[in-house]
Amino acid sequence: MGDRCGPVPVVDSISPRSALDRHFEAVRVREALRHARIGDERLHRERDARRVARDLRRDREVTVARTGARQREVQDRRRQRLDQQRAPTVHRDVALTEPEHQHRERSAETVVDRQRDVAGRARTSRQVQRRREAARARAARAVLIRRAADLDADHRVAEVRRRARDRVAQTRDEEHVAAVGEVRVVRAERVDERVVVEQTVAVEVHGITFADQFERRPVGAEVDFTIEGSGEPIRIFTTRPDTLFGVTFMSLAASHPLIEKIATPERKDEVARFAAKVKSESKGARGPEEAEKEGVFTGAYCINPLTGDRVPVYAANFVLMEYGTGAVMAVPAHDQRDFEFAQKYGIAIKPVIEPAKDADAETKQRYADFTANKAAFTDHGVMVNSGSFNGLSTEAGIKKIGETLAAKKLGGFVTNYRIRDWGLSRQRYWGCPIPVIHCACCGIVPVPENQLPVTLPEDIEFMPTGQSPLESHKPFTNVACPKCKSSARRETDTMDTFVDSSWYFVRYCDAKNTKSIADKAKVEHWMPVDQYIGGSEHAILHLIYARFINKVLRDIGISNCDEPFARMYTQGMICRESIMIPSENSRYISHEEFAEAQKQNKYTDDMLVRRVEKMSKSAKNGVDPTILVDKFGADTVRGYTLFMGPAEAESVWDDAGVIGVHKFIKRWWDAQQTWIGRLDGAKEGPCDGAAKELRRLSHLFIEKTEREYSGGFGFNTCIAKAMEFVNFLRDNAEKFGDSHGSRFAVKEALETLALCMAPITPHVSEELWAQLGHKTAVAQSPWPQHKPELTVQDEIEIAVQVNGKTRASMKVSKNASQAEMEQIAKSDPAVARHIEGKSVRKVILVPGRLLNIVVG
RNA sequence: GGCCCGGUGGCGGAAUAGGCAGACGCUGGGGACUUAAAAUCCCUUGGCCGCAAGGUCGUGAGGGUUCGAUUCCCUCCCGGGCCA
Repeated sequence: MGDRCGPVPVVDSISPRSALDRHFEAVRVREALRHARIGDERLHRERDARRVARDLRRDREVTVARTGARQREVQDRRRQRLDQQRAPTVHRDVALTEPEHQHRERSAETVVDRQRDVAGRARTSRQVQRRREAARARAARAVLIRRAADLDADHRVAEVRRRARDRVAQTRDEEHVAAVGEVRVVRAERVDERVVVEQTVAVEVHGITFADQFERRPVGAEVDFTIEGSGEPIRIFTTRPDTLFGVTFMSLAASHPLIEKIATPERKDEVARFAAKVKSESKGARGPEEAEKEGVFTGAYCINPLTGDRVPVYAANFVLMEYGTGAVMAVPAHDQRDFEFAQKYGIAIKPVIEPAKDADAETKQRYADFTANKAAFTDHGVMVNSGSFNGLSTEAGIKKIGETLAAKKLGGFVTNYRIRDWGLSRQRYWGCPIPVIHCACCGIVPVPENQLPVTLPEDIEFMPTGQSPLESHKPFTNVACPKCKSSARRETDTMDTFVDSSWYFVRYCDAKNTKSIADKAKVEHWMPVDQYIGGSEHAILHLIYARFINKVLRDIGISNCDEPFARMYTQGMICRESIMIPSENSRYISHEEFAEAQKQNKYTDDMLVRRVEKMSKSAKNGVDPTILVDKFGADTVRGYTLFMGPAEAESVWDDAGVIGVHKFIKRWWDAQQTWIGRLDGAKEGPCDGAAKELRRLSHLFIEKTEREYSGGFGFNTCIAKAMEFVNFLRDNAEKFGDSHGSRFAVKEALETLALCMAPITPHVSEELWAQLGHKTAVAQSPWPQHKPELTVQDEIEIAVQVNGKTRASMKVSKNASQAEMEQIAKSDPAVARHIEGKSVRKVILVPGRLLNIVVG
């Protein structure tokens, strides 16, 4: 859609860097979003990726042999750590574990992708849990408080209240739940590019917030140091402002632009050499964490704004320009990295934190280690050597110092947001053109606003050149430079489709608008989107981008909301066994290929590695939906994917399991066929026995599906209920009778199934619905009305327990008194046997459920 | 190291205001129909004892609260995550 939808409002935030790999530039993004500092998660990712890549190379024994005892020692340590990480996993987790052989086949970047997946899954399950817990706790608290009022014994009241408190304390998301409030349920359809809201109902709120996706790290302060002499400010970020008095040096990233400026003449060469060295090393596999901490003194000093202390400025290899501000205040006494660095270069170590008086033995031991010069003391404690802040606890000190800095305008508390790095460009035709022009004289020039949008040419030839087809389209690529008018070349890379999908929901609010992206009033009306659904990859990538771009849109006055999506749901991934052959260059083999090979018994089990992992092309463990659709029909396949397990959990594909859903659909179909032609003239009227029960099931089913479709997401149990429903319909066909009322009950049941199952089995539903004589499609029919009065039973089954153990069950009228029920229960031989010769101490009745006779 | 989450049959999974654990489906076993196969249908399928009726154990382990615990509390084991 991108090329037809008007200018993309990100020109300011995107700055092309190279033909292959353009990223959001962290700095400019920060400019665009002054209110919310965008940090960078890349550090973690790169470090992890490098570590994995390095470990792999070592496994392959292609690492250049290291010499020297120290290096061997380091290597051994790493190996031990790696072995620990590879501790055996149970099969359920196999999919989450990066298999060794795959390590070898994958680039570091792919490994990062997998790590993202794992993180995504974890988040998903965490959210599901939180959501469940939150809803539960809320309900529980209300009920418990109500119950407490009914209990007379004081100690009972106290106990119940304590339990209620416990529950609430466990559920920290309580506030989130309250904050989300009422949620609209919509059936959104893409009709003429408008989002149509069909119904609005209040549903139980499941507290979902986006805090997990868009991580905030609010604990921290920024402090401005200044370079002595030039007065150049260096801004640093720290999570431990309480250690500000312990700063004895400053570390800058080797690639920090200031380094060159501030280095004293006699040290310039050394600093430049060091910067070059760090640069070449970071291109290799050595990560900052693993590398020996190294640095050089720049000759310059900077001033601690709070103490006025003069501290030396170092260039160091463990500080990354891409992370934070590229500068770190070094507190060797209380940071392990700084400690090692200070020891190596003989820099002063100034303790400013001591253990609190009531600190535990372990903390005191760690402090003893520190005083013995073995390690930094990183625990929280009490501030010392810190002027007027002496005696404050770490927590209080962090607050006080932050406030002091803010008051003196030397820094203050900050909230850092982190956004994932985004490789934006693609060498493909299908995507929004990147609106820039490359000019030999002027460099990269943005396409002027009045020439936007840049549209893709349609007379394009797709040839297997390995290049974007835009490259060979002369009218598109050959343009005049907007600045100097000399001949220039238009950018041929297009944007990642995530760009389009990061704001189309805003455009949908007002798709025909030719003046702007969307009219503010219409955006007000529709946004935010009520329900976001996506896989865990989407949750991690697209969601962050979309939310980020929404913030940009908000800042430029187009979007009205801080968060574009009110609720989110992540469906789980589908996994399946993969088969890999280590002896054949660790190649994967598809199940079909494998079956073929086994006709000649080519492989024995010990030649294969089988593993359950995410379905993917590379692992050749996918299932071809077209084959399954041909064999079973689309509804079966769709139904099975929903039946496998909770939709938000990842599930393992089981070929045999598909048949279950297929059989259900057939049974349903067959059940209806026996009634077609016999339902004419059916009218709502009295019915009893099986027919009455059938009506009860119909209305329970409406209620169940309505609840799950409106936010419960329990599609698997919907299908289970439908199966029970159909089984009942089939097994009792003879018992329904032939009255108008009975036949109405059957008709109602069949209609209910067709209507309520339509979201899961749309094709079969439409067909069966039409068979029942309906002229309008299911999709255009209203949702059935659930009648609670039909779901009550006259006779209910009550379990009879003796001392908490179920001994019998009895059918009683719903109006039966406790005395009546006791009477019936005690006459049951199984119950009588257990109470014989004993005295009944009390009888507990749980209405509608059970009767417990306590004897002793 | 600190914090958070999870652990239910052969399998996927149901069930929590504390109230009949194992819904529904798959697999396995037995049977019907069929020349045979497919398809379909019926019975059975947590462990142990028992011919049966029935009994007994059982939701990672142990303890607690309770008439009653898969559910709540404590300790531990295992797995996962986050933070440092």
